This record gives sequence, structure tokens and C-alpha cells, in this order.
Amino acid sequence: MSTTEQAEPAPRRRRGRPGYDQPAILRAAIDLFNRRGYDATSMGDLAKELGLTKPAIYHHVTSKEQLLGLALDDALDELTAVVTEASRERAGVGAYERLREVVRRSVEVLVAHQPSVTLLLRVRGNSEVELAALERRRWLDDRLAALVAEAVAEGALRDNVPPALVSRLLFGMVNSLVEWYRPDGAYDPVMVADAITTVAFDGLAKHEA
Amino acid sequence: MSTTEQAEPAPRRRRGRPGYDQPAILRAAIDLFNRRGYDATSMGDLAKELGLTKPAIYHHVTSKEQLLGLALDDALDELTAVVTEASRERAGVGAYERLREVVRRSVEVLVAHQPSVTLLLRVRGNSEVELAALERRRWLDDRLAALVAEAVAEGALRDNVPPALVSRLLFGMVNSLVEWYRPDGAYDPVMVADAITTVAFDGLAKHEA
DNA sequence: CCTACCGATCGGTAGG
DNA sequence: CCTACCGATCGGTAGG
Repeated sequence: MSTTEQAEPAPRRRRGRPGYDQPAILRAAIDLFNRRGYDATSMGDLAKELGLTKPAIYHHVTSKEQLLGLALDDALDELTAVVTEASRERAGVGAYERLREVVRRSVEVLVAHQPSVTLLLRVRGNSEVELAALERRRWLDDRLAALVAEAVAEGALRDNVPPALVSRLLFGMVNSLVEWYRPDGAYDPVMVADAITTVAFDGLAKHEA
Repeated sequence: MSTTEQAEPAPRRRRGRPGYDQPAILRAAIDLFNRRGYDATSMGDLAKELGLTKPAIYHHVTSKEQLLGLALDDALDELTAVVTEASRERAGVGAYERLREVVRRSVEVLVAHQPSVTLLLRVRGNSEVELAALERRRWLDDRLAALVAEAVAEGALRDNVPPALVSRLLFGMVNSLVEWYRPDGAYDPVMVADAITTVAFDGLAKHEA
């Protein structure tokens, strides 16, 4: 109530309702797309969720597909940054170490951007937007497979399983996180990252003891 | 052109076109649902795929949702059989051994019934049929988590990661198979099952040597 | 003329 | 198994 703002009279700031911006609408859309699926979500559903009319949404967004594209780009940008960094050769840092790093940082991204990553992992290629996302995803998969192959060549990983298969399984396990992780649940991100790296690299079975 | 067939006049055998039965229509439907997603697939798409008209499909099937239900039941029946067998206590067969067995047999089911299992893993709960499937899936998850907990209690599995989390990760890795496995690809089911059990139980890192 | 919206309705297509 | 349709709802846009 006290005047922390400017001393201006505060009238005619905005004319209409609350005033959503595109990021807020995107967040709501991603949430709905995840709960019901992209195709099963209508722009009317989204409008109702926001307490707006459908036309009002189109003031902030050009199409339903644009919302999907923005979500997929968010996930892909984050994952690309992680994978690019891990793929970068550095003096004294082996492929094995960088692989462990990319697993840990991927978990962080999946947790911090779970809604958009979940959408990414469910893309089927039904439109130009989805096909473009699949292409970027393929690039990530290729980089990760190359990193695994490097770690095998380095002698750090077992060589009795094809590197490409190892990569599928490792990141299959990592990606499964979006299906069950709940931010308010029993596990915090660090614990999950520890569990995944432990299970993946050292295995479930008790070796010593 | 020459009469290799029977000598019968060949008339009025069937009236209409080729003559599909429900299983054939179901197979085509599952395939389309997987390629485009359930919601993005119209009954018209399915009709075109089969070379039928839309009403012709409703001669064999009561609804689009019934097709989904039949697919989900197929996957759930198979997985339930595997999990039930693995959960059965047997003299001289420890939980660890039964866990390895359920992983191996799950891989076999995922490969043999990949299309329907893929649908199952993508269910969101948008209808009664989907909610019922999610309930059966939850039952499977609970059984598997209990088996993992048993194996930990038995002293066969590491106890520094919560059993429930171990279960998520292990079957997250197994289930990821539906996203990348191709029957005509480089890996046969036995090889994949071996790779998964090796990676999951013994880990990726080279322990000896 | 701008912004942030509204009530109403467009042309097409969904499952049945 | 087809032609001919239905009630409803889709994504998107008109004027104001």
C-alpha cells in the first residue's frame, strides 16, 4: 500500500483484464499439452484455463503450433547447451568424465524443464514444427552416441556391448525421469542424478561385500 | 490366368472387398496410432489405410476407443503374465534371480508386442479406457517395486539407492526400448536383453582390468 | 492510433 | 459394405 513505486497517479495503466504475456500463456499451454496431450488440447481448453476468451489468446500467439514450437525449442536449447559443452574436448578431461557430466547435467535440465522436455520426448513428427524438433533431437542422440564411443575407445567403459546400444539404454534411463519425477516428491534432483550415475556406471548388483 | 484354383465357379464367395476381420483392423489401427498418435488419427485415416470406407470399419468395431482398449489390453495381459510369474515365490529362487528374469522376459514382451506396449506407455488418462489401463499399469509398477525391495532386503542389490527409485530407473531403461528398437535393425531381442541386464546389474564402467 | 481484450461466427472436419 | 448425413467442436479470425 505504501508508495514504493513512482508517485504517478497510477490510473489508465492497462485497459483490460489481468494481462497475460506470452511466457505465461506458454507455461499454461505446456502444462495442458502434457496433461492431455497436444492434439487432445483445444485452444478453447487453454482459454478456459487462463480465464480468457479464445481470441484473446491469439493476441499473444499466432497459432497453437507456435506454442508447441516454443516449448520444443526451450527443451532443445537447454539440452543442446549441455551436450555441446560435454562434447567439447578439454585437456585433462576424458570422455568418461564428460559422459558422467552430461548425464548429471541432463538430469538437472530434465528436472528444471520437465514440462517442455516431456513434450519433446513425445513428438511424433506430425508437422513441420515436430519434424524440425526430431531433427535436432537426432543431432543430440548422435553426439551422445559419439561420446559413449569415445569413452569405450578410451577404455573406461565396457566394450562387450555396442556403444550405440549403451547410449540408447543410458539416456533411455535418464529420459524416463520425465515419466515419474515429481518436484514435490521424495527425491531431489541431486539425489536422482546420483542414483542414475551410480546405477548406470556401477550397476545395481552388490559387487563387493 | 490358368486355373490353378479350384474348379468351382468362384462366384458369390464374399460380397464386398477383401474382407478384413477385427484383428487385422486392430493391427492397422495400432500402427497408425503409433505413427501419428491416437488423437491425431481419424477413423477416416484408418479407413483409407485399409482401403475401406469409414462406415465399413464400424462393422467390425464399435468405436475408436474400443480399438485403443483392445491394444492396451493386449500389452497389459502380456506384461501382467510376466510380472505375476516373477512375483511368485519359489523354493530356491531368490528375488534377485526373479528380478533378472522379469527384466529379460519384459524385453521379450516389448519386442514381440512393441506397438501395443508403445501405446500403453503413452497413455495419459484422457478417458475411462485410459484410466483403467493406468490403473493396471500402476499395479505392475507396484509389483516390480516390491520385487526390487525384496532383492535389496535379500542383500543382492545395493542399498544406498531407494528401492522405489531403483525400480523406476531399471524399468525406465527397459521401457525406453519401445522408442528405438526396430525389429529389422542391428539388434536381436536376446542381445538387447543381455545388454540391459549387463548394464543394469553390473554397470557400464569397467570394474576389473 | 495503441494495448488488451470481447461476443460472435467463419470454413472444415471430427467420430459416429 | 456404401451413400449420405447428424450434432459438436475444431483452430482461427471478423468487426468493434
